[in-house]
Amino acid sequence: MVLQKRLDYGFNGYQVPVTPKASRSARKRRAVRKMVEDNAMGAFDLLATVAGKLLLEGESSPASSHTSIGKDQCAGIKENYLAGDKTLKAEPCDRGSSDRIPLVSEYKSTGQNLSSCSKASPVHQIESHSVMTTSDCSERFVSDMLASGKCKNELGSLTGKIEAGYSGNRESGECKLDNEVKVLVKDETNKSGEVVTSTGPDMCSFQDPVVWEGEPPPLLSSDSSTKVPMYVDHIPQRSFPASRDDVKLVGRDDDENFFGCTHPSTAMKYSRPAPSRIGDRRIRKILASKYWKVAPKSKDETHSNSCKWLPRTKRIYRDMKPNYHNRKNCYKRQRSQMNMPFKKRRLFDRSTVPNPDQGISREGFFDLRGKGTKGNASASCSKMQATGMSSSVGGQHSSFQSRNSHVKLRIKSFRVPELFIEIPETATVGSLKKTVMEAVTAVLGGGLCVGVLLQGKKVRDDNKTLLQTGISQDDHLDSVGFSLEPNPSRTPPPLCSDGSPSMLPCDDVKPLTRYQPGPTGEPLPEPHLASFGSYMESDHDSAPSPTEMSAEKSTTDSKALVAVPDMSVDALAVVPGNRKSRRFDIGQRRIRRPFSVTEVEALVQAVEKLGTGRWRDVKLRAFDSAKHRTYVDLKDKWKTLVHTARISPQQRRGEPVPQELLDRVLTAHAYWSQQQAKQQLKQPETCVLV
DNA sequence: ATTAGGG
DNA sequence: CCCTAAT
Repeated sequence: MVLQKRLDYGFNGYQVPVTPKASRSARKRRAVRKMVEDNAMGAFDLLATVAGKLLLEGESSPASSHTSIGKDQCAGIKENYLAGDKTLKAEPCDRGSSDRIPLVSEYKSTGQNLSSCSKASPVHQIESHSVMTTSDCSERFVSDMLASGKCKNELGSLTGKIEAGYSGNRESGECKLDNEVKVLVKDETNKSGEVVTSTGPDMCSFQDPVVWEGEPPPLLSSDSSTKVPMYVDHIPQRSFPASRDDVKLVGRDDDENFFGCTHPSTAMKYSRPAPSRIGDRRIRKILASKYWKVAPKSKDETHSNSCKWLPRTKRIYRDMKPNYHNRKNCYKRQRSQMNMPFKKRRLFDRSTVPNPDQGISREGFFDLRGKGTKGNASASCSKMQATGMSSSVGGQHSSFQSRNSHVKLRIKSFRVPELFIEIPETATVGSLKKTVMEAVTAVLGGGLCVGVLLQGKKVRDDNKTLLQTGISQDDHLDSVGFSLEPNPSRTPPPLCSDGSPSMLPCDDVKPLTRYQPGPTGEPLPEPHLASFGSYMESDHDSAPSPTEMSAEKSTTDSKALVAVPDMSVDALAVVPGNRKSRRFDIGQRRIRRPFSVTEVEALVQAVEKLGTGRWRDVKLRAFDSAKHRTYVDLKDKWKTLVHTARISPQQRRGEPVPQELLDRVLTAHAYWSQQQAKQQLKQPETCVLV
C-alpha cells in the first residue's frame, strides 16, 4: 500500500536556536551538535506537534524524531535568518481553502484578537500561560502549551475560539491569521529578555506575564504588536520601524552568541488590510487518521531493534526526554559540556534531561487542526505538488523608508512536500508513525537547501547582493520567495517531490520499505550509480549555495516577503551568500540508505579487485558518483556483507543479497585477508631492511 | 584525509 | 551508520 501525504507545517512562532559557526572541523561540528539539539528541541517540538500525528506518541520514541528535524529546520531558519534578515517568520501554509486553522495564532490587531476579547477564554489562558512560562525556553513553551492536561482540554475550546475569532475577522475583511515563527536572537549574557512585538491595544493579558528585567525596550510602544517576553537578553538599542506590523526580532549577529530560544508569540496583526497577499493560511491537517490507512502489525525492520544502526535520534530518544529546562541552566550546561568528551556528553544529556513531556497532550493540537481543517484533508491529500520542497513565503511587504540599506524578509511558511510511503498492511500504526517520521525527518533533517526566488526565477548567484538582484527593491518584494529544496546529498529519494514516477505506485509489496527509498532503488555501477550519484550530487559540506540546488518548479505559492529596511548595514555582509548551507548539516545524522543489490555488486567487484583496506580506491572506482557513499560506508558495508555471508539466510534481513554475491564476498574476504597476513609477515622485514 | 575497529 | 583512534 502506498500512502502519500503531503505535510504541511504551520508553526507558530519559535525562536530559532542558532549554533555557533560550524567549523570546518567535523569535530567541532559534532561539538555543537549537542548544543543544537538542545536548542532545537523546543522549536521542533512545537513544529512536530503542529505537524500532527507524526509524533511517535508514547511507545517508541516520541521526541526522537523531532529532534533531528528541529535541528535542521532551525538551521534552515537560521540560514534564512542570516541570509535575509533578522526577521524571518513562518506561517501556516495556505491551502487555498477558505478555512484557516491557526494553531496558536495571532490575531488581527483590529481589536479582534481573541485574547483581548475574552480574558477568561481558554485561549487567553493558554496564551498567558505560555507567555509566562516561556520565560525559559521555547521548549518550555511547548511543554506548557501542551503539557498540562488542562491545556489539553482547553485546546478544544481554543479551537472553537479561534475559529470564531477567525470568522469574525473574515467578515471584517481584513483579518488575517498569522502564525509566525519568530527568530530571536539572544544575547549570551542572558539577563533579561524580551522583545519585540506587537502590542495590541488590548494585550493586557500579555503584559502581566511579561517580566521586564531592566528597562523595557523602547520599541514596544509604537508597534501594534504583542509584547512578548523573550529570552533575549539584550535588545539592541535601535528601534524598529514603527509601522512594522510583524514582530521583529533583533539580536546580535555573532553566531557565537546567537543562542536563541524559540518562543511563540501571540501577536496581533496590524490593522492594515492586506488580505490578498496573505491568502489562506490554513494549516493542513496532516495525518488525519482518516486518510492514513493503518494496518495491523508486522514486525520487521520497522522496529529498528533489528537495526544495529539505529538512527541516532532513536537511540538517543529512547532514553532521552526533551529538555525543558530553563534557559539559563540550559546554557550553562551546554557550555560545560563543551569540555567533556562527546560520548560522555551524550550521556550527560540524557541523564540531566528533565522529563517534561509527561502529560503533554499533543492530541490537543492535532484535534485542533483536525477540526479546523474540516473536510479539506482529502482535497489537500490528493493535491499533488510537483514542486519538491516548495515553500511559501508570504505576506505583505511593507515599504518602509529604509533608513539604511537593509532588507527585512519575512517567511510566512514553508511547506513540506509529499512523502511517499509504502508500508505493508500488516504494519503497525506505530511502525507507520515511525516510518512517516523517518521520512519527514529525512527531509527536514538533512535534505534541505534554501533556494531564493525572485519573480519566480531562481536566484542562483549566491554572490550577488540583494541590491544587485533586486530583492531589496520595494516593487520586487512581492516576488521574492524562498524554497526548501532537497539537498541532494541528504535527501532521501522518496522525497523528491514529483520526481520519478517510479516511486509513486510501487505495487510490488516489499517487505516493508521504509519510505520507498529512491527510484525503487537501484543505484549501480555504470549507469545507475552514475545517475544516482549525480542526483545526490552536491554534498552538504560542499554544497555551496542553496540556490544552486535544482528546483524545477519555483514555488508558485511563494509570496512576498516583507522587506523592512533595517539599520544594521553590515548584517548582509556578514552573510555572504556562500557556503553556509553547511549549517544545515550540523549534527544531522545521515539518513539510512540500504545498499541495493546493485551497489553490493559493485562493491564486491571493486573489492575483489582492489582488496580490503583500500576503501578510498574502492570508493573512487565503484562509487565515485555516489556522493552519499563514503569510503567508510563502503568499508562498513563490506563488514556487514562478510557478516551476512556467514550467517544463515534466515537470519539475514533487508533486501536479500544473492547468494552468489555473498559467496564472492567470502572468497574475496578470505583472499585479501590472506594477502594482508602475508604483508604483515613481510612488513617487518622490509622495515628492517629499510 | 584514510584506515580500522568498536558500538 | 556513528565515533574514535591511529596513521
